Amino acid sequence: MKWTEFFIPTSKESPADAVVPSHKLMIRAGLVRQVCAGAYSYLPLGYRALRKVEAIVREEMNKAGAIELNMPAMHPIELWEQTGRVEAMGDVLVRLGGGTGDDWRSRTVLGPTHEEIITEHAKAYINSYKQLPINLYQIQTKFRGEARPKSGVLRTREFLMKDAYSFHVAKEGPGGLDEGYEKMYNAYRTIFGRCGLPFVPVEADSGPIGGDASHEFMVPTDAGEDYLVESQDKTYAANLERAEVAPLEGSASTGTAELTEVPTPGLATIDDVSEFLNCKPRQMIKTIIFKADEEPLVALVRGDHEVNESKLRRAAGVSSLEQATPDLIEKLTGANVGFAGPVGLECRIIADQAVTLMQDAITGANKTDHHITGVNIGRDFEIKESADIRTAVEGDKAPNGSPLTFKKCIEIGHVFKLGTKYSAALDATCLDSKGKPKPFIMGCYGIGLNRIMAAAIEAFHDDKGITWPMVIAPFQVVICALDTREEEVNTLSQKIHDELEALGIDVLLDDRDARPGFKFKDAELVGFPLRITVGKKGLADGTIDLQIRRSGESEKLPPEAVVPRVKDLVEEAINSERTDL
RNA sequence: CGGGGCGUGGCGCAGUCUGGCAGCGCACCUGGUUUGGGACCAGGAAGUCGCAGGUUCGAAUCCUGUCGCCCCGACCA
Repeated sequence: MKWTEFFIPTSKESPADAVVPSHKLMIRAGLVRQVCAGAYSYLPLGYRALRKVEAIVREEMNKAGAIELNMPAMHPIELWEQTGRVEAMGDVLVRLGGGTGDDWRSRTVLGPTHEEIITEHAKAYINSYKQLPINLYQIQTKFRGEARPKSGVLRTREFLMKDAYSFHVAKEGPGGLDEGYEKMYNAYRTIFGRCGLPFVPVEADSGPIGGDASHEFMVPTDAGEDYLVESQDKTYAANLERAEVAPLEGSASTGTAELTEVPTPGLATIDDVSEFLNCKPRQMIKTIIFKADEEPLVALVRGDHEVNESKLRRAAGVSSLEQATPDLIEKLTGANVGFAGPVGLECRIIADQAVTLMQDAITGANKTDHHITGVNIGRDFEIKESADIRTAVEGDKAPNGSPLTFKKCIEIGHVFKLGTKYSAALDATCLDSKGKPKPFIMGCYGIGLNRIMAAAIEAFHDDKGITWPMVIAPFQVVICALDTREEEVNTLSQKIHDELEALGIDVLLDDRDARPGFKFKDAELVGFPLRITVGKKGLADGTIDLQIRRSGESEKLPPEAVVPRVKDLVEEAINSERTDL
């Protein structure tokens, strides 16, 4: 391919709107163009990279025994009503509008994911356990009504996703969900590893969609929105939403201070009260009231800690959990919001592990505009249930005692053990070996392809531009033909181009009539892993320049040595850049 | 949804406070010179100043409404 016959709109300046590196570089290198909030066109160069990611994903999914199909973006809302997800997804579910009443548009949604559709298909066609296990996948455009798209292609309303769904008749044993999950987990490692990404698999929170196990694949980068929590000894990694912490050191004991009620007029926050009473937030007990499965539930954490709702939900063994309304809080405590405390509260209370070590604490008095000091466990109130229900913070340790570190990261893949949530809701069953109908036991497995591409750029760029991994670079090699008016330069450039192309190497010939510096800057911005420079200056002493983008190393070679050397470097990079081996 | 910012040629911006010819840099077109690290000279094309209404002799500029985009937060199967 010749540059002058291709379409690469590079730009020296990045748009003011772009904040994260991948966004800036994707626009400057002419990979994408924004059409509206959360929707991007992939320009030819960007599309090439995306297609390469797609090819790797497809290849590894096929290798893992998954079978590709394609499902529509348009779904009948009825299926979503049956699984209760119209309400659960809320505004995230994109609905066609413009119709009136019950016309087809208002009964149609654009799929954010395909559990409902695939389960319907399984219900229709899979009648016997003998047809199981099976894993069906697609690579398809998804729509989600994200409230706030951001960071370029990292969070969009329309994106390309590989979604796979596995069906099983049992959890354990050959052909069971556990085995299918393991296969996908390993396929994901291979996929991200082949892409050269510095990925970390972590325990994830399976969230309100249910299911009993889940892992996310994270790539550390400041542009991310999630937090990766890792133990220093690298034996533990989890999403911040999920990360468990070891109990703090120390033993419980009762303090000596008298229980004293103090007026705290209008001071309803931890910060206000601690400042007013001249104490530290960590001396206070934060009392948060929830509505859990329609019952009130009180969570106690230290003033400098945050309640982690997913951990609390698991610890409490409830399925729904939401913050209580002011009405409920006032009814329960008899005080305005901000003055709740555990002393004298008649209700299920779960205390965080760290709270059990506190003494002479300060809490709300369950009386508007009052707090109490000198609160002690055992003497002033009982803790019947305690658990790890707070979000990990700097200084915490992993369950094995190794200190935790925190990194921002983006999620590029997610695997779930779904169980029977969808098959049960849609009454999708097959007959087991005893002839009894059983709901399918399911797993689902997603990869955001656009995010792989963006994550690669986040992970691999420098101040000059992108430094693509070899396997997803839109072109593996660029030939900068300097002095394009020299016949020898042109014929030799073209010859090298043709020979590389014949070897199956993706090569772009920069045949523009431009000055050398201009071409080099563009080549570095776009980030071709290898650059061949053919110019009359080099040819004068019979050499051609070959430069490696990432390392900046360059070598001078006689013309006939260039093609074999490039071939070697391409192969070497494909292997050495892998991160899963 | 709450808070903040911004809409002026393809891109980056000035001009808005204090109403009076719509400007600059990059990119683009023509001609010439130039060619191993984003060249130079000369000429040129390109803008309903987001949109609608209002005030005014006159609006990018003032007023009202509205739409869009970005950032922080909330939310995120």
